[in-house]
Amino acid sequence: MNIRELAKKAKVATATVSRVINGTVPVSEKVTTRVRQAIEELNFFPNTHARALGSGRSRIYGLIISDITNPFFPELVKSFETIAVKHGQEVIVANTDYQPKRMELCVRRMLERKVDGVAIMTSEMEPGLIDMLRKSSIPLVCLDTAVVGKRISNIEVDYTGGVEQALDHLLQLGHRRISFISGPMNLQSSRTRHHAFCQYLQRKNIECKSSMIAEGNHRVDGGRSAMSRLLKLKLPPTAVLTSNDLSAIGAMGAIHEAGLTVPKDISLIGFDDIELSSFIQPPLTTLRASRTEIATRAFMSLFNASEKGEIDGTACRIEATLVVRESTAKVHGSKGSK
Amino acid sequence: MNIRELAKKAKVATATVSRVINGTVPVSEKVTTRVRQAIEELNFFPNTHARALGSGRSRIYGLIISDITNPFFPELVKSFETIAVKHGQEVIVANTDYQPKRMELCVRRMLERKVDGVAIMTSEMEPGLIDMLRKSSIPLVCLDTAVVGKRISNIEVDYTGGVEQALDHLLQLGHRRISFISGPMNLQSSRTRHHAFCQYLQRKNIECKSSMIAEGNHRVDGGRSAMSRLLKLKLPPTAVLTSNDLSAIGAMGAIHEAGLTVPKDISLIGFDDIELSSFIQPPLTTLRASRTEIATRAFMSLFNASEKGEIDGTACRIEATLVVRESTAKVHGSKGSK
DNA sequence: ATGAAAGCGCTAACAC
DNA sequence: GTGTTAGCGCTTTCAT
Repeated sequence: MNIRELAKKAKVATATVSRVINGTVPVSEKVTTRVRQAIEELNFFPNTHARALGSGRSRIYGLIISDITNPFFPELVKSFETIAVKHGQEVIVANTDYQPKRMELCVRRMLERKVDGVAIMTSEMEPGLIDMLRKSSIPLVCLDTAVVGKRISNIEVDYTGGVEQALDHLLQLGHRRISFISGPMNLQSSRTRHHAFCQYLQRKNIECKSSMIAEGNHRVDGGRSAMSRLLKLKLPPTAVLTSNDLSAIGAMGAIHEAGLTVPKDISLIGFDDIELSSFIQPPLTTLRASRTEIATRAFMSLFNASEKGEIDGTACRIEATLVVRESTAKVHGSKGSK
Repeated sequence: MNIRELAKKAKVATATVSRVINGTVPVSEKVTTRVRQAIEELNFFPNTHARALGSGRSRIYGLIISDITNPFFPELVKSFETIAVKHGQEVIVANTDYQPKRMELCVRRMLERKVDGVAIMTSEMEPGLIDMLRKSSIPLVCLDTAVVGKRISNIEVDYTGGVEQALDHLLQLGHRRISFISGPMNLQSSRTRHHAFCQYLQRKNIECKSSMIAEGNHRVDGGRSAMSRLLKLKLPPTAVLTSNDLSAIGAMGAIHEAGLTVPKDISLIGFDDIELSSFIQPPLTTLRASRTEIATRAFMSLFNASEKGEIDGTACRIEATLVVRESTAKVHGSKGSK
């Protein structure tokens, strides 16, 4: 079944069928209905590969993420897909799995599929790979990592503002010995959050000892072992801020394991507000940056570039807001301290 | 950049380039290296749309799921994608979002992309839509829902065996008043689990009152409200089996809200073993069917059909195993009962 | 082993 | 408003 057979059946030229399907040029009502009817009867579906080849546009966007099993991503992917389909675009999702080999493969796949744009929603992408994409003049949008330019946009999550809210909250609760469990320090986004943490403490004249910082890996196990290390300190923290929720959940496990309680003994704040965070015991206080908004912004910047011919990339900032639940409380033992 | 320019650069015919890339026919070593070098230098990526058009095979599989934000799916998707990429195939993921409109759209997208096969990993697909796919002779594989036939395979999770293990465990712990929180009863897979539950209780000569069955929706809120209803019973259950983990987590919330404790007052068993289940307090006892295995089997049955020309579909069964954690314990108040 | 050329199913430019 | 036709970039006969 192809457009030629269909054209024959509807007694029109193939071009006319194409016009009816795409609505590019007005077609008389009589012909239109005849074509539509033929489409119905023959159960015709236009071949997107031929379409892509003929038009030079694939109507596919690539969405590169680290790992779909990281709970941060599913909602992002879903929102992106929903808005894409609404705009008649397809989405190819590619997981880098944090592996350089896979990243290269991801980029290659995008290039081969001749995607109309790529949203790089992982911070671990090699600059060299991004350059490959840019050389092909493919519109790009990055999360936190890009410098805006021709056909490249950036979405920036306001970590600094988020960290400030979190720390204000803890300071108000009387905490002064506050730890930070970071992500892998080779990631830009991890360093940003870490930096914001230290900066703000210093601004408040609170010492920010390096012993109070523990490196995690943005996963549960890393949060757990980072917290274990912090608990071994002579003067362990009374509150802990983590670089993401998964780390916080791991930290919570370590705290419980040590026979301590959240938030009675130690207050805990996460980052991301993954769905799970509201279900654990106690529900986690955390910072949220709307993933739906990130997805929408990412999509729109690609759409504007590939469909509306917008050349200049845009920068946009997504606010982070503190969601207070039950993992934070007033500092314990005010009596005990000197 | 296209194959013609490349051929000119390497001083060969386009067909030869194609041969080198695909390895379809032996090419002399001299020519091969010349072509490879040209590919390197020109940074050439074959256009998959042209490839699909020329060869009639898209090298894409469709993967239809209900909702990527349902924690059951990410691991399945990831495993499927990993094995697909390993075999040189691409994957298009489509969420039905439980909406008939979206399901139809999903199927249409698959048809338009001329996918080489579709894995339907949601039980809510309309038979009519499956027929559309079948009419196009596209290899199919379903989860629990299909009758095996030409180009259609089925993967069956052994719910019955799983439910038996779960109930044996509860019976051993002394429970006799056991409830079931089902999924939406319009789903085949929900009914299967429900049926297995009743059957097994009857076999053990334990009454299975309909008041002890509550319908959920496979999500947290449904589990919560189903449990609330069960708690209002004159004689509430001492143990509850749920149709999936999300329901169990909701149920756990309702139990805590009622001032009761899991597992002291009520034992709870889930189904799926989503990652989250091991992190909540208390860690959930649950039934696991390997999602990696499901994905691998699904992929292989499509691959065998589309690449090896296997016409007959296959049936396979995935075992469910009980993972005992801390949400189940001996029945309380053996003293209290008559 | 390699080249020449005819499609694959569509879009778009051009004619009328 | 509609038809004709030349590509789009590959794969795949068919020659040689």
